Amino acid sequence: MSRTDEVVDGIRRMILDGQLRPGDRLPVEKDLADTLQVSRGSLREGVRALSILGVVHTRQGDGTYVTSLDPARLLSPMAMVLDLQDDGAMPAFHSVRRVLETEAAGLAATRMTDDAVAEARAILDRVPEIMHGASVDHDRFIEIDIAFHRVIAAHTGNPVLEALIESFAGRTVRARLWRGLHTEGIEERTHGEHEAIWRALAARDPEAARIRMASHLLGVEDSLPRPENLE
Amino acid sequence: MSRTDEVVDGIRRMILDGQLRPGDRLPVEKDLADTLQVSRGSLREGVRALSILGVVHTRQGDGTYVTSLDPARLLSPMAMVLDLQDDGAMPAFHSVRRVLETEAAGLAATRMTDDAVAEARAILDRVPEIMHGASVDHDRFIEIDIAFHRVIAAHTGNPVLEALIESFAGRTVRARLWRGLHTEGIEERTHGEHEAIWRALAARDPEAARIRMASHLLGVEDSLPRPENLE
DNA sequence: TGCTGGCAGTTCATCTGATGTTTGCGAAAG
DNA sequence: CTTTCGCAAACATCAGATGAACTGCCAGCA
Repeated sequence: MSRTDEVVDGIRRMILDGQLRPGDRLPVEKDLADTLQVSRGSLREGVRALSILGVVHTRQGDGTYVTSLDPARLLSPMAMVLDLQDDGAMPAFHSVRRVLETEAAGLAATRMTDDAVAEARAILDRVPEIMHGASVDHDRFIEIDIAFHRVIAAHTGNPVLEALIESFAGRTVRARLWRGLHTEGIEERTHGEHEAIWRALAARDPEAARIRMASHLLGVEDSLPRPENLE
Repeated sequence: MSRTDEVVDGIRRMILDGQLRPGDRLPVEKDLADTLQVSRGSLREGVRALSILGVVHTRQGDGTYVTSLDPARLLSPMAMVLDLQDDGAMPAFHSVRRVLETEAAGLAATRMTDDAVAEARAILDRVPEIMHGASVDHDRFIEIDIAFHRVIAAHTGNPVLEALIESFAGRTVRARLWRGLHTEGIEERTHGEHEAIWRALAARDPEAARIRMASHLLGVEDSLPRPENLE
C-alpha cells in the first residue's frame, strides 16, 4: 500500500471514527504529515485525491476542511468520470437512467409541492418562444430539458436518488446524448412528452407519471444510434 | 483552477480526444510535466487523483497506463466514499438500491443462463449447513447474501447497472446494513425470500422476480432502524 | 462609537533536486 | 534454449525553499 493510500485511508478512518466531523478543519499539513508518518508531498497527494472525491475541501491560506459529506457532493465526481465512457456503453447507461428517472417521477407525483408544479410549468412555458417555426435554439432547448428533469428529481424527497440522476443526466452527459439524436422533429416530440409528464405530476398521479416518464425515456433510447458491433 | 486540476483536466481531455486510449501508456512524469507546464509534484498529485478514481493505473518501475475505463472500474471508487455517509442517509440509500435491484431481478429473469440459475441455486444450498439450530454463522450468512444478489446483478446484461449495484450493496455497505438488523429470525425470513426470488428466476418470470425482489428489499427497509431526528 | 484600511502570521501551492525501490529487458553463462 | 545477473528506466518518497492567499487584529479616521 502506497504512502498516499495510507493518507487517504487514514483520513477516511479519522472521519469514520468521529475524530473528524463534517465542517471540521484538518490539522495543518506538517502536523498531519507527522501524524501519518509521511512527507508533506505524499500527504498532499492524498489530500488532493480526497478533495477531488469531494470528501475534503481546501482553501489556500486558510486550511483544509471536511465537507458536508452529503450524497450530492460525494456522487458528483462520478459525472466527470462517466463521460469517459465509450459511446458503446451509452445504451446500458441510459437504461439505468430510465429506471432512476421513472422512480423519481413516481415519487415526485406524490411529493411535489404546488410551487414545484408551478416551477415545472414555468420551465415548459419557455419552450414555445424558442421554437418559432423551423429554427430551434438547440442549446436552450437542452437547457430546458435538463431543468425539467432536474425539478422532478429535486422533489423526490430522496437526495441520493437526486444526486444519482444528476450524475447520469447532467450537462455533459446530456450534451453527448443529444449529439446523437438527429431525428426530425425530435424537439416537438420531446416537448409533447414533457407536457404529458407534467400533467401526470399536476394530477398527483404517480402511476401515470411513471408510465409517462418511462415511455419518454424509452423513446429516447429508440432514437439512440445503434452500436456498431453486434454480438 | 489549480495546477493539479489542470493536470486532471488535461489527461481527461487527452483521453476524450482519443490521444490516449485504454491500455495506453502515459508519457513519463517529466515529459508530461513539461507538456502540461507543471512541476513533477503537481503532475503527480493529478495523476494520483485519477489513479484513485480508477482512470489510470500506475506501476512503480514501469509506467502509468490508462485503465480499461469500463463502468465497473470507474464506479467502484464510489463505494469507498459512500460508506462515509451518515447513518441517517441509509433509508434514502436503500430505496435506491431497491429500485436498482428490482430492475436487475426483472432483467435477470429473462437473461440468466441455465448455468447462472444453477449457480444461484448452489449459493442458496449453502445456507442450511450454516443455520444449525439457534446459532447462525452471521458472517458467512452475509457472504451468501452478497453472493446471491451479485449473481443476479451479474446476469442483467447491463454492466452499468451491475456496477452501481455493487457500489450500493457491496461488502462494506452491506456489513453496516446488517449491523442495524437485530430482528429475531431475520436470517430465516431473508433466506425464505431469497428462495422465492430464485423460484421466479428459475421460472424465467420477470414480473414475479421484480415483485419478489421488491418485497424482499422493502422488508429489509422496514427492519431498518428509524432515524432519530424526525422533522 | 463604528467603520475602514493595512499589516503580520498562518497555511496552502508550487517548484526543485536528490535518493530509494521496483520493473523490464537484454546480455552473458550454463 | 533456458536461466541468471546486472543495468537502465520509471515511479515513490523525501526535504527544503519560495510564493500566494486568506484571517484576524489593530490603529486611524469619521
